[in-house]
Amino acid sequence: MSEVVATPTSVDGRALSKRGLKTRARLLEAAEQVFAELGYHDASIVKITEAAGCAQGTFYQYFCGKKEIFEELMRDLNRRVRHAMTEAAAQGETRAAQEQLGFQAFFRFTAEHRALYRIIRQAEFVSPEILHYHYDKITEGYVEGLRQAMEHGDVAEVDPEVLAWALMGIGELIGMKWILWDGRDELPPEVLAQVGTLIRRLLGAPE
Amino acid sequence: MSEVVATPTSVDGRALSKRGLKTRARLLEAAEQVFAELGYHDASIVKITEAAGCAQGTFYQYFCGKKEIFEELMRDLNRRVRHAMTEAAAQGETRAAQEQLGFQAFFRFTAEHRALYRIIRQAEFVSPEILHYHYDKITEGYVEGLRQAMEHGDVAEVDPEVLAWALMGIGELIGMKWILWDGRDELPPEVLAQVGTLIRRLLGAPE
Amino acid sequence: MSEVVATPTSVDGRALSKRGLKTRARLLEAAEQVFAELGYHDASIVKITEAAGCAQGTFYQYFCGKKEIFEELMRDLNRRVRHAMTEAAAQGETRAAQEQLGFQAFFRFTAEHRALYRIIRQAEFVSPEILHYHYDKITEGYVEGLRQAMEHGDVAEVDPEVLAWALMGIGELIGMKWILWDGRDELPPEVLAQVGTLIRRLLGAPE
Amino acid sequence: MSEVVATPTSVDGRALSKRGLKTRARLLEAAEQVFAELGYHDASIVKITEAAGCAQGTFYQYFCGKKEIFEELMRDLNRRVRHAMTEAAAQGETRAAQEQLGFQAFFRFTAEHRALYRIIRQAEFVSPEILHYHYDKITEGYVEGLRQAMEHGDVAEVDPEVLAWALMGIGELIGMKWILWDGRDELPPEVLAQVGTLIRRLLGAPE
DNA sequence: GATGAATGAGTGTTCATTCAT
DNA sequence: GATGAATGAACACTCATTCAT
Repeated sequence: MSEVVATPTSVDGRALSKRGLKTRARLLEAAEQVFAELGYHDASIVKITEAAGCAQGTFYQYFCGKKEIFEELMRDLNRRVRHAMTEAAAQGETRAAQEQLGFQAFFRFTAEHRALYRIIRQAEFVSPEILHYHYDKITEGYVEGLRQAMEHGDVAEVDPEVLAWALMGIGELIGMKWILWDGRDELPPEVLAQVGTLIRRLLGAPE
Repeated sequence: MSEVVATPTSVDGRALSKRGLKTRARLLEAAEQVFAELGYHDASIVKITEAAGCAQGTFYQYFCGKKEIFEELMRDLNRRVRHAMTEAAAQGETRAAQEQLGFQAFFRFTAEHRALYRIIRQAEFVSPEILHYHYDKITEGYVEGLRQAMEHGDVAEVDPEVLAWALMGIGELIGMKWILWDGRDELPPEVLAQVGTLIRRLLGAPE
Repeated sequence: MSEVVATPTSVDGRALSKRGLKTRARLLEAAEQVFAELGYHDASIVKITEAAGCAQGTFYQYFCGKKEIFEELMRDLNRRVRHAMTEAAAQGETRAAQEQLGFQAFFRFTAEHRALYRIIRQAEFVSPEILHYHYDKITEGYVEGLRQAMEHGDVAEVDPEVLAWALMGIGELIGMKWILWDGRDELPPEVLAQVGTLIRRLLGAPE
Repeated sequence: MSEVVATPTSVDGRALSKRGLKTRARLLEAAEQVFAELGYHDASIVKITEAAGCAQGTFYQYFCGKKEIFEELMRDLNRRVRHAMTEAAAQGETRAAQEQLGFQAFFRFTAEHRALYRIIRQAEFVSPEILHYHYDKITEGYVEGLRQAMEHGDVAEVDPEVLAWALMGIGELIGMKWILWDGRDELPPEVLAQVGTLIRRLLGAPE
């Protein structure tokens, strides 16, 4: 689960021992679970530390507070979802194929890390900065790829930023409905196929 | 602001006097403001009643609790946003034009009622039922229109439900970025034009 | 005990009902007891509310927090000790006699309101403002009286401010040793007599 | 700063190495600074150990707890202030002159070791024993000197104990106002002169 | 119909202290 | 001798809700 986590090695400038590193990681994992299950506000520090198997005080050795672990977790999940998407997209040949694979990876990640999904929608009032960071980071990756594809004629001309946000919106709501609400691990094949069609249309690629 | 609110005339079976009706409406309006500004969790009953100019106890004469006024407000806003969209769409001639006008109406409503936007994203852990209700109600309207348009050949074949959710996703994220985050009252014209292009592509209509 | 308390009639601008007024007074009295017994830091809100016979939440209806009730209490005690001192001093004929009576009143107040004594010594790090306020207010009263007495030749010339602080210092430590530490209700007569001698000497009055 | 510190050479029966001795001394010095700046309650062990440049655990190798280092520090400062006062007083010829010099030394010490001042006023609820110890030790020294002076006719008859406490009270409040509150290093000369006058009056010496 | 005082469970957070390394 | 991770009881404070008036 935490393969791609970039583990920091210090807190407040103090170096972290191996044991400390492990505890911190346990807290972060616990936070993911608890936030995903209960949302930001109902996730209390007690619940997180209980899930992590440590005392409340321990939490504050590694994080300044609830908001901080939330942001840390968001940054972590963001890094990982982008990693998963680029890895997957790299396998595609045409731009549309890449987009498709990226989407699939996104949906898979969504299924595995419901926290990302459920939490990001709460971030507005918790940490607007992290909310912006998340969406900006994801579109950023898109935009460059789309721009190049347009230059090569693989994607029909349109403002790449608007297109990127549109794609993300599609991914978000489709994922919400057919993965989260239905409690599935992946998109039903027929839905995936339809989404593929829509993406090809958006990119102006032949169906 | 509350033109389309369906005002109930009784609470717990008790009929409401004119004065009571007014108090209830004031509370609902206050709730919209306070929820929009602070989000669900930081909006306290005290703040709502203060904004409504009444005592805390009064609140419980009209609503069972915080969750209830939230749901009531959501239902209200949902009703109004759909009304605004269908009204606007009715002016269009082709399906794509209608879609466009519907979108514009949606964006306008978003700008005027930020509460809808900011709150809906919090609803996941407050009232999943109302969250589903909101999105389902909106897509419902879409789906039927899209199905008919496809039969008439105005819209290229694709599962109308998937298409409806995709459209909604686009609207949500584009609105979030260019209306809410930028604090504008409407989409910048060039963005609106680009969105138009994308919608036409999705519907398989000529650009 | 609370004869001289100036009871405010509003909190945060809201008027206080009779019941509220009573609760607030109960809290203030409880705070005096608890602060006196345990000191500022070991006096918790729970302990104060328990002593006052109300719930924790009730406390915050009347005071913004622990520091605020502390300051309120200090101001209250300050007002009362000054009142007691001037009342008593008014009975004296010569300035030295007045000083003597004022001191006696001070010692009596100390015995009855150990809180004043024990708390003021903690105020340094809790609320420097109130610490200054307390000592300044008391010396203020002294200074004017001393200045006039000097003009009339009742008190030997010396900077009245320095003299006032010196008198207060004497009162504070003598009270601490022979009232608080000994757990008495008044100064032992022989000590009182000696203090009288010292004060007469300080004022330059005949022994 | 720590010239006069009587350094114990063992803890819990264990002998202390040179390194250990140094660590202990560093902790004591750090405690003085931190207590002076923040007061007893806001001074945390972490802050003390950070200031001393060692780990939290190290603290407990030398002191049983927070209260113990506080008492140790108080005893230390008490020893040093008395030493400073007797040294200074020894230079005076008449009793009044000695008293004056003692006072000056006291004020100087106060300015240099604000900790003593600020802490002693907190000791009531931290360690009453040490509070008594401090004042008792200081008066003890006074009383004997005053008694002898009275026998020689240098000081007018009065209970020496009451006089001693009165002198201490004067020193405490005058020092608080004109040294601590004003942030000065010594008493303003005119105040010092006035205090001299008052002391001479108290002792019954010619002005 | 309206009030607002009272409630108490719950929150995030702190910190003196312990102990395995 | 020194470390610093872990602890957990305690704290000040918040807020949705109740109910007597």
